[in-house]
Amino acid sequence: MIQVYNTMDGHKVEFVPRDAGKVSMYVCGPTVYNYIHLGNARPIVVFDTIRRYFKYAGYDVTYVQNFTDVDDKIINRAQEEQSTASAVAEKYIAAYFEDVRALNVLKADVHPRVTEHMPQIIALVEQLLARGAAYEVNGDVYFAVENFQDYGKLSGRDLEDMLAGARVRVGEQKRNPMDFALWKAAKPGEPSWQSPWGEGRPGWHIECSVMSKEYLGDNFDIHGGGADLIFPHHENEIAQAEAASGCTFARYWLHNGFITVNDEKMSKSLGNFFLLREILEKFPGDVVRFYLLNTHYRSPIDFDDEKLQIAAKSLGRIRNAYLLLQELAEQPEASDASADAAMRRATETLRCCFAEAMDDDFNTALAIAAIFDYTKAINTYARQAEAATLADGLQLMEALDEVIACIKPQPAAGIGANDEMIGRLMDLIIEVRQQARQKKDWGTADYIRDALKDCGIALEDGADAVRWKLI
RNA sequence: GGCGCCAUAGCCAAGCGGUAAGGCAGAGGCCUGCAAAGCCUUUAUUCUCCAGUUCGAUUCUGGAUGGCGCCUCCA
Repeated sequence: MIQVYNTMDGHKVEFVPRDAGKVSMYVCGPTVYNYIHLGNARPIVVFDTIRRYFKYAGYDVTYVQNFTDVDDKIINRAQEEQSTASAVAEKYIAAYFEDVRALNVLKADVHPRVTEHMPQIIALVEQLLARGAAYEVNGDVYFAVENFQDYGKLSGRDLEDMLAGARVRVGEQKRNPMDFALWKAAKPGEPSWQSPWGEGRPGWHIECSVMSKEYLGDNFDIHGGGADLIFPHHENEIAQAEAASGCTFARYWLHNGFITVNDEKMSKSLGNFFLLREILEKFPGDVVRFYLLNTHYRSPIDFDDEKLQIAAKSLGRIRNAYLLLQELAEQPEASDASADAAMRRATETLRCCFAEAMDDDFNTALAIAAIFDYTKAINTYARQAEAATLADGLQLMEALDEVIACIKPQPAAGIGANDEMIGRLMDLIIEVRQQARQKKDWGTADYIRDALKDCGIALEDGADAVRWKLI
């Protein structure tokens, strides 16, 4: 049984999908007016991992993540870059895929864009008008929050409280200060679309209500995003969708915590953000992914370089064990009944603990701890385990890495094609060095090892064999 | 002002009613030509503080203190 923390309930609940065996997920994607920063990367990695775990658990997953490609910020950016809104959007969508690929994030089944769903958006606005849930003023259309009884149910606030302390700019046209735009009349020079209310463009929230329904239907399973989207974005999505359909919009609302810098939220307005691509210049993507998954998705994570260095080192420990397991699975060394049994037990323990941890609201930190326990078992017992046991273990590790997606080393750029050649050269170098070692010519042996290290290759003189790996 | 979250070893971080996982760093040992990797031992009588409930609380309740977030675009 999978339990998820549902923001709507404020506690963990059993996850029961709308359709048995299937999971429908919608995750709010970026507004594409800039490169993404680390804070933006967290939900992408977190929900990618959740999606992957559902697959691991045997569900058939449909995963949708949108791009907001029409928005004030994009329009402003287009002016700054002396470009057009759609060119800006294209540019940053391409950059998004580049950045996120480094983090081993799978593509969504659908990446819908706002600009490609205008007819559906207009239809929903018309429906809301027809139902009296919205009203039109001079080409703008607003959602009337007072007419929606459940307004505030996700964020746990009521209209009166919000109005009391609201820093709401006085919207001359709005009947209630909390009303929000479904459709905005076009200003000169802005991208716009023809509608029953004249030229204009959609408000921010309407797109997600429309596109989730388009690809997942009403009452889909999981809606995810950063905790800062709870209000007003998700609250407003619910209001629009439910006022129109009359049924529950999303069944479970999952929200990730923030990345902080010196305990303050990383955000554009504070200027304390780090672009993902800057970080990726210093650390590999799998290390960044591992760092993000080492903390439960709802807790805050404080960012600094040292934490990534620690993550790199920790991940290295897991990876070493994985590589050893892989090597032994191909070529078992010896067999000892009790070691083999211990190894077998460790594999089953990992299988259980991993699932148990992930079933409990995707506790990746605990799941990773189980993998650390397993690395110890590999290092201790794998050399005396039988081929079948090792194959089982390796198969499990690979299956788990389909979920956390950071253990298997990324093929180093440029090496892949010449794997065999490099392997032969390394055999040669190691052979020469071994000859030096036999003659106790430590100077030459150490020189070769140091020189290789400078090339990014580490040598380890094991009792049985010399191993090399890229660092 | 309203709503909410968090406080666990030097650092990071799980656990959330039954007597403190895991990682990093540190100390000692084994292995090694030296390294590296790895293994073993060790590092919180205690979970911010004060009350309460309980046979028993880090875990539940109330309060205090400290930190953070949302209420405006934000992942």
